Amino acid sequence: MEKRFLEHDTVEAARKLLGMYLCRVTGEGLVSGIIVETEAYLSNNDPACHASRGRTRRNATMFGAPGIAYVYFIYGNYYCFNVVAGPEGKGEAVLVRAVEPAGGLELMRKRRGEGCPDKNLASGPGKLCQAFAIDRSLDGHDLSQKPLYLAENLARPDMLTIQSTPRIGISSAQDKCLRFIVTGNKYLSR
DNA sequence: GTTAAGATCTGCT
DNA sequence: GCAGATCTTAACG
Repeated sequence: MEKRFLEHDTVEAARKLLGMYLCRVTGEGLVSGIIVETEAYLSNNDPACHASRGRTRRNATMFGAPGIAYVYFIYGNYYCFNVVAGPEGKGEAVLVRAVEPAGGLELMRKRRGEGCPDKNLASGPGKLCQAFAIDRSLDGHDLSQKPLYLAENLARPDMLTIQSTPRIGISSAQDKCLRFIVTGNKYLSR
């Protein structure tokens, strides 16, 4: 993966991540999906961002190099997966909220529960991490390498229609349109 | 040491 | 459509 596009600007990174492949390799096999929903979290004037009140133990990873993973635990049950972006040391990241399942569907169903409809396999931050077996052992991992990596996708022109909306699940800064989605895709979280 | 709140999901009404 | 589960993190004493 060419990751220079990540360090220039976090909002631009959030838009460009749409349509890319996210791939995960474990002993059980390979799963992959196409990113269809992201949110940008900025350091300047963005109270919803974990890094807005300075560097802490939890968010230290956000201040690392662009292109690594920031994984954290929320609500006692679920993980959220972010891609660190912006200049190193600034504390910005892109939350990946949903992917369109592409490969390893059976393995995803096994992790999410038998009988889980395809559109619910990874349509939300917590579900995505379950389907991809992402946990805090991957916090700080370089996303250009196995066992978790991003890859270009040049074959999906329908992924180019991008829409921005207010972010979801936060209680502050709801006026900012920093959520980016592939318009009309069936696998969005909502 | 204690406490309140959170970038969510599932199940039940 | 809405409330509950569940525990880590960070702020405060």
